[in-house]
Amino acid sequence: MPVGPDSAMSTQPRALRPLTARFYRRDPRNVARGLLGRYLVRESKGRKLVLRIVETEAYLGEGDRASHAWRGRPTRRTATLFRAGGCAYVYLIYGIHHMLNAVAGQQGVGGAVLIRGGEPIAGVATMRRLRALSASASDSAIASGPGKICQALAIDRSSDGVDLMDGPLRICGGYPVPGSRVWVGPRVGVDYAGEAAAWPLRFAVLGNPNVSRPLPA
DNA sequence: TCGACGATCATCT
DNA sequence: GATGATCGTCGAG
Repeated sequence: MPVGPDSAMSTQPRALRPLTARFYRRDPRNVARGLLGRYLVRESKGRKLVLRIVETEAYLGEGDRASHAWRGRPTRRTATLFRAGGCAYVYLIYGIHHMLNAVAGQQGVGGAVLIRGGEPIAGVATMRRLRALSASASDSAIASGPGKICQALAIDRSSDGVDLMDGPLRICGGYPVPGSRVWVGPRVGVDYAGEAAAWPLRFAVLGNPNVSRPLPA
């Protein structure tokens, strides 16, 4: 078994190589910013589906009222959120939609990044079918929202806690987005969160049609 | 054990 | 712009 720089993994193109623990175990703000342009890869039933991440939100953990971890202690639902960065945190909202997060930061912190928007790269026909889209719907309707992403990639709570660095659901290098193309502003749907609602923790690729909601001026 | 509510979306008007 | 769908989770009692 080869090790080091010549290992089998490194023979893949960088864009298709999974991001490593070093990437995830940083401040969730840096992880959220750094995930833009990366490839979210889903392998299921022999299908390979790929989305390019174009919108994210950071959730900081304890003290961030919008975070499921704001109280600082894990519950049955949020246990995976307190693990070390690099695994998926998936939960159900409104009884209907699943949300996909990448756990970020060190173990016990409760940091995470919500994946909010994706640009279809591969497996488009399968994703359209999973989304039950009509033929007239544009490709930007496939994954322009966190609930849509999970539907398009067949992600549910059974993916909660899975390793994003190795396995059928992973995030790969892709092509990072330069700072001049990144929009930063307040998060969506967290008006209840007090002062945290205004924190600039939403990141998006400027001008990309796969963003979940228009970017405020 | 109960009640309130939500990191959304599609479908109306 | 407004509304209904739909249910797991969590804190209060």
